[in-house]
Amino acid sequence: MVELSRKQREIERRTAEILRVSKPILVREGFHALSMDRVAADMEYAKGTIYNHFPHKEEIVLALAFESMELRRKLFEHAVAYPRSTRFRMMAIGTACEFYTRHCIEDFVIEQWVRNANVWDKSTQKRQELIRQCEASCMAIVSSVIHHGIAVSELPRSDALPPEEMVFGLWAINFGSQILMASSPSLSALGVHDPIRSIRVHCCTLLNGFDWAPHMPVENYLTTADQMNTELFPQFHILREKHFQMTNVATLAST
Amino acid sequence: MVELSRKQREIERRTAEILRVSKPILVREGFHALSMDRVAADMEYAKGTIYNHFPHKEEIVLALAFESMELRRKLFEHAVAYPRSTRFRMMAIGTACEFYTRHCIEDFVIEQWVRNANVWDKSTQKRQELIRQCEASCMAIVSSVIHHGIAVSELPRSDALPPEEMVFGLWAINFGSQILMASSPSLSALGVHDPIRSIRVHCCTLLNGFDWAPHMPVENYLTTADQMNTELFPQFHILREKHFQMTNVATLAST
DNA sequence: ACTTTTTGTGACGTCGCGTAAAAAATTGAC
DNA sequence: GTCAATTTTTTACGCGACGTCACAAAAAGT
Repeated sequence: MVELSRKQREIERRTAEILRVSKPILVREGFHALSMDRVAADMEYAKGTIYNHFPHKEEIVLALAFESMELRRKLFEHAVAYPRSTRFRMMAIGTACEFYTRHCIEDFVIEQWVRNANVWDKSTQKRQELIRQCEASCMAIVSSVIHHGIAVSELPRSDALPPEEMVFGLWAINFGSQILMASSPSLSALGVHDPIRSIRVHCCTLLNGFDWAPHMPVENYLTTADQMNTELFPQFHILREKHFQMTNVATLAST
Repeated sequence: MVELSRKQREIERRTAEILRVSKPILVREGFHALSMDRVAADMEYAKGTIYNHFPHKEEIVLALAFESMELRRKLFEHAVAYPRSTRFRMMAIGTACEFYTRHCIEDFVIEQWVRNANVWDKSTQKRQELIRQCEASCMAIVSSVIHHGIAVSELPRSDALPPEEMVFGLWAINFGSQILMASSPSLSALGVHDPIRSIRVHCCTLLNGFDWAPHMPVENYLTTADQMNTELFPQFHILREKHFQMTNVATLAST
């Protein structure tokens, strides 16, 4: 049994190693550059061995995406623990999103692969299930804040919009903006010069539109968001160092 | 000269034919299924001939994407000509977006390929330029409505948010929602049951938040949007027939 | 009719995928 | 410690797609 477990650990160690090797290839050289032969060569194993861990490279990609989504979930958990009223906690989640795209940009890019139909359809059910659960967790975190807001009457229950659809709106605006920022080669050529600020303004407008107390003028919201940023993620300069990223954020989230 | 032009026309006819053949493959069987060999076989030409028209399949994909973006632009042009006040014209553009994703879903899917870094980076500068221009045109159409709204004092000029960044917000919310709808396997499992309605509600909330007159309660907005839909796109049932899609919409847009 | 130029063809080399048989290593029994 | 059974790893292969290039066919020009 001890033997089995040791072997098991050895296998998992190598699985992690495969992901460690694959991540920079995927991020820096793209999907096409990530080949099983390449990974095998980099790790100095035969290709067949890699296939013992992952049935195809799509599975590697989704495994990486899952890790990135888990990181996001941890950031959300960290944010939602912000000890202020519900509206501020919702803002804190927005701050976490900002942090994620700014300082975990590699993860943000990788995360998008789950939306690629080719990759998704090819992957195993088990992996799909894990990813769905993680997404559901993130959703649950955000909507719990809304439900709480309603419960304490800081946010009126709306007939027009159930709580989950409020999340959807905030999600869409953050997600949509960030995808546009990442993929539109020339946002500023289109006259959009400060998209991050825009996201904040739009989120504020939505939250005010939902009548979520305390009502905040945009200016107020923006400065509060800045404060919140440094308060929630004081070590962001450390987190920039790629090597420390996962461990530090994990620590951050668990405290 | 006449000869040259005839030859030229012949070449362009075949280029169009390549796109015509490629489109259903890309839409229904995915990027991987679209191969130069396959296209050549389907058209009963040699592969080399296809390579005379497109240097690689990525270029075919972006050519298709450009066509789809042009369709969107035409819809926007059609919408923006709606003869009512600026706020309603902005709503009309939202209606055009709804129409596009509902009834031109193939184009919507294809359009997303321009955001794929691998495809984008591989394509020719000329094609990239065309696509950028089309995107800029769409942007210009939308922001012209905003500028007009400001000019006639239906919309206050905001210090917090330049017109183009207002467009960005509306763009992000529509785009983000639609991508989430298209790619999230289980939105309703997450509690989001009527995302299209949600988009409308959020757009209404934003427009109200911008103080764009006339201020509209959500209920009002929703019914108005329904009316606008049938008014702007009365032939939508015809447009469903894929074959008539391009021509009819083109007609629609030019009248 | 004959040359020149343009256009089309398909075989070829390369690369990545995924597999399956052979080789090596590990385990467990004696 | 040896040897058979089992598991793991390697290696070699078939396949399909890419993009090219030398050659063939057709068109244009004279």
